[in-house]
Amino acid sequence: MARTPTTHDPFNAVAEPKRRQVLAVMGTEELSVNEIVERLGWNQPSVSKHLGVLKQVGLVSERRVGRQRMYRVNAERLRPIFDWVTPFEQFWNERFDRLDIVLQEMQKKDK
Amino acid sequence: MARTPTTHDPFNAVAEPKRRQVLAVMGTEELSVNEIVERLGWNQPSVSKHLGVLKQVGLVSERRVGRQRMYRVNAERLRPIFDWVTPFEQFWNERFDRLDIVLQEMQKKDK
DNA sequence: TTGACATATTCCGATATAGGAATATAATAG
DNA sequence: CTATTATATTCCTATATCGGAATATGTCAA
Repeated sequence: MARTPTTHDPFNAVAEPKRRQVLAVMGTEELSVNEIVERLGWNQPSVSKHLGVLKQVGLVSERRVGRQRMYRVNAERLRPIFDWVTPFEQFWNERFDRLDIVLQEMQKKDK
Repeated sequence: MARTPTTHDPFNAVAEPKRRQVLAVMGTEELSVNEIVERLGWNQPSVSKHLGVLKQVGLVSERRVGRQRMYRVNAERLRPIFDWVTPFEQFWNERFDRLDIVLQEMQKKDK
């Protein structure tokens, strides 16, 4: 068996750094392929291929307008990643919680 | 060129569902390989290999105790994922913000 | 030292990339 | 209908997988 395909889910699609770049450069706007190509400075087939993967996992939506294809980020598909990673936040915030307690104790002693 | 290696960064390491399972089953505890094997019900080499990838990207730390190797989740390495995905949260919360406004308007009209 | 236990590593095969280059498809203008 | 513009697809190759099976390494106990 091989690696989980990039088109299998958002986790795999977004593992590729260039695909994260594509989403970043798109922001909240609806853009044509050429606009994305210009912003990234990559060649057109490369952009189209990455958009194809993102579309397959639902991370972008596509709308045809004349000979253009307008793409837009569908951020909700990132929610599984957000939901999965968020609980871990407490682990690196824990020390700050403890630091808060320490600081509170120090204040009490100062009084 | 090929796909970004799984050991390249946390994004790629965690794209594999089984690796997320490993982290989930480890929780906050320090566990030996066999304890993880028992919790997951997988064969030992498979677990060791996944732990190897997680260790290479720093997502788990390893400590040798006799013939055992104790592993612990290093959640801070997930922070790049958290930091990357968090800004997108506003996109799926936006509608709720608007919904709040709509609901506020409805309440005003009710008065 | 020998066996038993804990864990890692190697070898295998099927599969899926990502990028570059070339080309195909589709739609519009003239 | 032809040229042009916008975008997608195909073909290619080098490279990593993942899982299973077998085996190697390392450590303790008697």
